[in-house]
Amino acid sequence: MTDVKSKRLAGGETFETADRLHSAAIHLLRRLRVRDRESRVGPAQLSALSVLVLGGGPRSLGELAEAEQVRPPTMSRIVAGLVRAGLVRRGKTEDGRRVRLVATARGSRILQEGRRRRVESLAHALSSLSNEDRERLRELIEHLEKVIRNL
Amino acid sequence: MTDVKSKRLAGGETFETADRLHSAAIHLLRRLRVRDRESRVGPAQLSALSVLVLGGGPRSLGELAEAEQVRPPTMSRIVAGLVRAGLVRRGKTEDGRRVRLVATARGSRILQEGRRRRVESLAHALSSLSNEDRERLRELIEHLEKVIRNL
DNA sequence: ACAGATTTGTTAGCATAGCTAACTAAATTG
DNA sequence: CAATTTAGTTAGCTATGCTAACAAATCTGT
Repeated sequence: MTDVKSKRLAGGETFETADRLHSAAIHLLRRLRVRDRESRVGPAQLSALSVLVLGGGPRSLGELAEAEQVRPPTMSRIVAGLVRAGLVRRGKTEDGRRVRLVATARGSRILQEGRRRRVESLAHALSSLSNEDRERLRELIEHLEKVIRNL
Repeated sequence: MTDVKSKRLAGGETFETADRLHSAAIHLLRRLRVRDRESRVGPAQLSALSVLVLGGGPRSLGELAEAEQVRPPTMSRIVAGLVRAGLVRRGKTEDGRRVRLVATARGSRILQEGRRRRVESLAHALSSLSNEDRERLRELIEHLEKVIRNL
């Protein structure tokens, strides 16, 4: 596996793997997106809310913007929508410039429900695999998570 | 693997697998999205263009809307943008109501370049895995494609 | 043949979500 | 305490999603 030919082959295969992975991710989310519309909360709001609910508690607007890979003005408006909808509360901090964003009880509930719906669709699709395939899939998702951290 | 306890366990694990898969897909695309901004073509336009370029040739607006899981008025405007940018051409068909949407040479080139950029980022991340892990990931993707067809 | 129904796509109008530029307010620094 | 830096908001642009209402072409039944 160290001679030139193997490396060239591996590179080409890696490119193809990357291409298929990218395409699979797009199609996966496109299908799951449908279930999200039931919650009446936009996708960016839902994703930001999930950081507050599942991502380990309250944070500032800037931290949230960074977590969501979005500019501060964009996050400012997303948060404004979440606050308007009663899903997030703005709290004070020692530093008067910062805000402390916290999910409300209703925000938590709505997020968990949406998450359940999405994941149920996917779990249903997964159930069509054999137990063996599902087991392998589970192992391999760990590899995927490693890859994503390297992106 | 057929007694009640195993089934319950498997269900819970499947839910968790689905959850992690969903989260992985979100984060994967969020990172790759950055590279797409270089092309100056919006994400919906890029995705629609990819159907025309990679998805086996020209189609009608309705077919494109269905492929992209979007309503016709939405696709109508996405196509208008692509035509304005010179990436897609509207052709006639026997049925006077339908349009035949074809990617232009420039549209094809722009799409392929963007695809190369995205996939290169991902391939680079994949290259940090061992050969064995990469091989297993390749297998995972086949399972994943099967799952997505079942969604 | 042709009146009505169906199919295909567009237009209008609304909300969300992305960006940059320019601003305000608070904290830090020299 | 004046100047700078940091955190967030506001304003204004584009793109993308939706539904409702429309126009044009085709199909259908008599």
